[in-house]
Amino acid sequence: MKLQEIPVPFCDKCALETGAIFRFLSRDEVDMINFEKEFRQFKRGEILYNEGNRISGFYCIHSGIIKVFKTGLDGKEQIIRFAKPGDIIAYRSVLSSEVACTSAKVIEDCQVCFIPAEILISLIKSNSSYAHELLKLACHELGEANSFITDIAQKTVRERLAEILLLLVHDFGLDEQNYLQISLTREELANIVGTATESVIRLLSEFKSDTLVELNGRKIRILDMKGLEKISNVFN
Amino acid sequence: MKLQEIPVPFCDKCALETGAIFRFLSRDEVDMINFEKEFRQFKRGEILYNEGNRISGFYCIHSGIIKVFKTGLDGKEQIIRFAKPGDIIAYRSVLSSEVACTSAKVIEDCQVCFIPAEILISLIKSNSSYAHELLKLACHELGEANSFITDIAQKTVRERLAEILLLLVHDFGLDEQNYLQISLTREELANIVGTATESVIRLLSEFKSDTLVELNGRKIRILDMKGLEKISNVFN
DNA sequence: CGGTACGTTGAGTCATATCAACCATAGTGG
DNA sequence: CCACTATGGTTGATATGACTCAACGTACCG
Repeated sequence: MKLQEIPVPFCDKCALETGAIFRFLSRDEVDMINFEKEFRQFKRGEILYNEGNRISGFYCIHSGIIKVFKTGLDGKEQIIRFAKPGDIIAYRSVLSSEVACTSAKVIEDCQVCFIPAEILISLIKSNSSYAHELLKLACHELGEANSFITDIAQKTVRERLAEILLLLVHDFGLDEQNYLQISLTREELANIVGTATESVIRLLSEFKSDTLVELNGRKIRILDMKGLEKISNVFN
Repeated sequence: MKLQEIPVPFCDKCALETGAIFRFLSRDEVDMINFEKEFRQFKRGEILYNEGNRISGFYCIHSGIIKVFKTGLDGKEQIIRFAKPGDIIAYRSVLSSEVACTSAKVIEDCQVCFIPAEILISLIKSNSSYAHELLKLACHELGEANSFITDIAQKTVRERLAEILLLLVHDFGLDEQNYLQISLTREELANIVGTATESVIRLLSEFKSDTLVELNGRKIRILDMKGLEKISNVFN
């Protein structure tokens, strides 16, 4: 199937299917977004926006996976989060009137809707439930960021890698054979955990020796969730 | 002066002086808060709330300093941020309808106003400028959290310590003799940087040898900002 | 078939954590 | 008033987790 044959998704359908933040909008508001938005498609490796860019709108992910990351001094990426269908990205910059503090790059070919900043601002003004929902979203992300800070500061790389694997299971799920439904390079894994690529490789093969996972290239099969939980030290 | 002699501060005055988030409220709204809020005082070491608590309102700091932190597995604190006059804390839990993901403890004796959650929620409904302002605040904090994640993941302890010192200068300022206007234990410093107490002590005395700082117990005198900037690798 | 990106492994190094001992200070209670 | 205790600060010795560097294997791609 060619990409260009895909019809532009309707937000109301999208909102219902994904339970996204649009579910509190009125019929008219959804129609307005449908009218104003721009449908875009990106392939693996493409950039949606870069750190430092002034952003004129935000993206709602319809399909695919995007990584959101910051670039450190020596050019090393730190992955902050992933965006998947139903998620929105770049809303932080739009709302705080700051330039983008992250970059966004496609991990799996994706279809997104680009919604102009003015729409977002006007919705906040006109629909307080929607504003509240956005606040919930931002505050929830803030809580996750705080947890992550504590983890990176206090846990070992081994513990964090186990935790990240479980987090990926939670966010992207497993297929019928228990393969993780997202495939990342070793370097990308390292850039989430906050370590060197070689360390991830070594630890993964340790996990393999301990029959916690099975490795087939980028495909990771999860064999022992309990074991990983034990290593990661999460009881929540 | 005894604490109990201090009059309850008025929010309108507070808002004007500190430029806090209340500046977008109407006369009536400020009056309502003044009527509904509860004035509280705490001494160093006291706890405002603990991780896991369900919180029934948020705090606006009138004077003093509060540390907001998470507790790791072995009981080690990770300080997330400090709250000073004009700042609000615990709003995250109130807005996201989640239990507190942090604890708050007094660093310097403080006076705070406790504002019931319903007030915050109703203001969001009735005053969209205020909602927008809260969104800006949350999104801004999110950006800072992201930066911090990248720092902890990529920088050395030495770089981070220098950076934290500069951040404290920025947030709390220096007195006429260039002494940092906040005094923390070595352990607290370590719990911001995300390292061991002993490491902070050793690095601080290195900084002292390099005439970047001067140490008088908990009082830290900043002698060479440029030098610290160089070490910390921040150009922003 | 060479090139490029990714994955893997080994060896050496270093920053940082850990453990232990010790000192200073202040508050407490008998 | 003094021993007692707790808390915080400092220093040294030692251990080690994790990074770096380097070499090499593998696979895909034009």
